[in-house]
Amino acid sequence: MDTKTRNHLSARARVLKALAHPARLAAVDELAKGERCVCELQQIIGSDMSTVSRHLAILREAGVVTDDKRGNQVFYSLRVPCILNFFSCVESVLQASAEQSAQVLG
Amino acid sequence: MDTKTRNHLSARARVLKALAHPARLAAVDELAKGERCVCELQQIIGSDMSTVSRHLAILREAGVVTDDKRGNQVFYSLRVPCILNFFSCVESVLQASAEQSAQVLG
DNA sequence: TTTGTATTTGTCCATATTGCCAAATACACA
DNA sequence: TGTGTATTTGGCAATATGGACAAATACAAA
Repeated sequence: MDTKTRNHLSARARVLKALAHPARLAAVDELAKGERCVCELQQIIGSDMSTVSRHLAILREAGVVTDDKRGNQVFYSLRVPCILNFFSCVESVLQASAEQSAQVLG
Repeated sequence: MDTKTRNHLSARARVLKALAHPARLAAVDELAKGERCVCELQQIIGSDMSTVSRHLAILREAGVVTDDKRGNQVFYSLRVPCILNFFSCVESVLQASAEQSAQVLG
């Protein structure tokens, strides 16, 4: 594997890693409905405000969301719309797993 | 957020987490071309055989790949084909990031 | 059965992630 | 300027992850 390929895989992995957390997925789901401030996202996620802020920073650094400071609030929004249909395949994986489990059990 | 939603997010996160590693992405890329034994994947990934085996176990447990033991070899293959086009959005994230960096720099 | 090859598992260590509290910062408004 | 609200950052402890080596396991072939 050459260096270019390696770097590309690392870049892809970074994006996936940023998404690979329940709290961050919850944030993305909510942001799919539109721009939200940190306090709104905190209510949904339910963790400490500082924890939510850190999760959002991870999504921002990965390029998944952008932030916009207005007044004393910071509004986050999805930067890449396709992130949404993007999950349909993850669902397929889950569904295939469920079917297999059902087979094993049944 | 109710328990059902929470569980669903965790399940999605598990799949993404399984994919969120350069070595495992390399394996998925290679498996996109067809079934491969562990030793073939090891040559591409370049880590210790035991490390590769562990990565494959993670993908298997997440439902991304299946394994088939034939003779004294184990052949892995993609279980859910859509995993592939699935990455086009990750690419969009990367491209958007690159454009933004270019703007900042330029 | 013995030998060799392919793969997995046990163990250990280094590093990364997560989450909380407390403190710092940013900003609006009085 | 001082006060209150929103958000981020510093620091710490608990837990998870990643990778290597060695040992165990599975199987084929001699």
